[in-house]
Amino acid sequence: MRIANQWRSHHCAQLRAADAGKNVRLCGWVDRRRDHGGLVFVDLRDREGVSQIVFHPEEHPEAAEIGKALHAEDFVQVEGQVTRRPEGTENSSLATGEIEVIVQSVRLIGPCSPLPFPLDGVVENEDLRLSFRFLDLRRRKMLENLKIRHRVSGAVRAYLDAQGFLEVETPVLSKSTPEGARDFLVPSRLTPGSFYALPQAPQQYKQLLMVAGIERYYQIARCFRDEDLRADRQPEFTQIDLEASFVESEDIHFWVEGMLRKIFRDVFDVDLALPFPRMSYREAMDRYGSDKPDLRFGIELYDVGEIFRESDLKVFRAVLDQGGVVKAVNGKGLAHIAASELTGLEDLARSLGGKGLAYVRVESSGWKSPIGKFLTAGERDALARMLGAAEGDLILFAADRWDLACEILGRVRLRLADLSGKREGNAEWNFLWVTDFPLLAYDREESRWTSMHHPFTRPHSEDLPLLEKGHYGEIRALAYDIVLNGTELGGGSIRIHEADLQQKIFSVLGIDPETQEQRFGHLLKAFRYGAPPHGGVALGLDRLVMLMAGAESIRDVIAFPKNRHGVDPMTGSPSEVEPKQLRELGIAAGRRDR
RNA sequence: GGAGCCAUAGCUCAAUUGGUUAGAGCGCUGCCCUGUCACGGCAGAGGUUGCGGGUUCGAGACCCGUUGGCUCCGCCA
Repeated sequence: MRIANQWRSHHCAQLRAADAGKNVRLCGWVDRRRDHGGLVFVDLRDREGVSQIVFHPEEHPEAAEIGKALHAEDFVQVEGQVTRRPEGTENSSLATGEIEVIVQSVRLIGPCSPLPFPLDGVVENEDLRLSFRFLDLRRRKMLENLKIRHRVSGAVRAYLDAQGFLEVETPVLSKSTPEGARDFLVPSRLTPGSFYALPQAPQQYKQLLMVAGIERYYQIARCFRDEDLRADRQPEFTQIDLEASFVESEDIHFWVEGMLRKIFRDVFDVDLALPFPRMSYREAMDRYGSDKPDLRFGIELYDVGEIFRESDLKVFRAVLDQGGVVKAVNGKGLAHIAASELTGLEDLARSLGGKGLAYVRVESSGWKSPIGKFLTAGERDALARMLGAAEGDLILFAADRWDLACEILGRVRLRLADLSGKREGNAEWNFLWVTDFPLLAYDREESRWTSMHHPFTRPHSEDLPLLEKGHYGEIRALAYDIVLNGTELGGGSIRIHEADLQQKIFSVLGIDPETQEQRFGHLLKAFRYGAPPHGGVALGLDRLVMLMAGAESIRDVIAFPKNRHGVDPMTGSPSEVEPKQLRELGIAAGRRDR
């Protein structure tokens, strides 16, 4: 690596005892200054690390004068002689700890104003960090995160290249398809009144590349979705996107597993055990109440409906009689959690649309519960047996529609795991494939069927008759999600490659033939020109790097993210534009009423 | 759009049940200090307690409103 030039002869982590006696030139930021009145020590920092430089007032008074006045984060260039540190003053925790540079001359090239926040401590105010992102990124941890991200990208490219994938770029100025997330729109000046859309994903382009005979495509692709933000959601984010022809689900699993193994080997020197376990969507929901279960701990859900089939407990009986389910989960050793915690769990259940949350504290004196007096001895025994309940446990029940009961207890399960300390600090890398998702889900509010994954997902061949019969909710998709420690890293599917099947699915989704032609005509047309079977997957690069870096937000692994309101406090984007710009585009900007 | 929690110095946080002049650490300014590495010591500056109203003899604390922040729900094919 080329380092030496007119600015510096070495970087700040380079010098060792063997360099003693050399005259060197270093550039860097003042990481810390220790002023002893006479002697002044400065830790000089660059990207690579830190070197201690020393100002001696007697030998180099002019340099020492400047050294005394240095501040944190000043950018300086120093010239001096590498010297072994005096016996007993070496710093073993520093790579350059055996030596120091005796400064002969120093130039203050970039003085630094007083810092708006400390670079070596916790800062809660994230907008302040984002406003000074160029300072925030000087933090060691942030640099480390960007390095991890860089190495992950490198491993991805190396692996997929070796597997015969071609990196192909697809347009950022793309076409709006109202299905799915809200599009970001870009007005067209050359076609006034018309808009490009920024891609939510390169989905249709990569399928067209398969029709084009590329066979194996990948891209580290920027994607855009105009939805509300979260800790793990940004309006623009990055996917590792790939697609291949003449493949089955197993091929995609093989590549994703191989790619992740290479990533973890290259970045952490960790060997992941392959293949990753597989679990059907149905089983994941039944046992863990989530389509992205965290399997680093147990706390499984049980269907206790049979126990209450003839029960006097009306809240359970009514649900069962209407075809719902009663499910339960056992919080081992949590019988004595605070009442406020229990209330919090009930609030959680209600916020998800549930009616409430029944509970039993299993205590030495018996079962303490609002529903306790309705439980017969037989029901208690059966519950205790099924849930393995013992003194000190907390049993929680949800009685509702199957999907809602599962979801509620799935969320309760995570809270119970937190209360038991089973999630935080758990260093395991637990990967899981979730398979056999339903192809379609019924949207109760809009009274229509929607795609669980996306409309290009292929149904299981043996479930195709269900499509003809109109049993849409029972059709399984050739779709799969990859989950890491309870976070959905990505998902994919085998796609539809026949125009007629694709049209049929569109119709089920309520898109009439005319609209199909308008929005997806290019794809349907392509399918009539020798389309190969194909499938693929997309992984969220930001989320993967976030988990690998131990970060709490994908904002910590993106150099210049937006805040929760989609605003970049540093540049002030989004911003208003000149009237002239709008006139050229033929659009008028409305102002939100205050 | 909805719910809950929060708002005190540049940063991170204190401030008995409502009671005198709102404190500490870091940072900042000045002075002292020749082997530190989170150097140390002395002194100083820095606050309309987010904003507006109310209750009270008295409000950082209690009440109402408002603005902003955080978390969750909705949304994210």
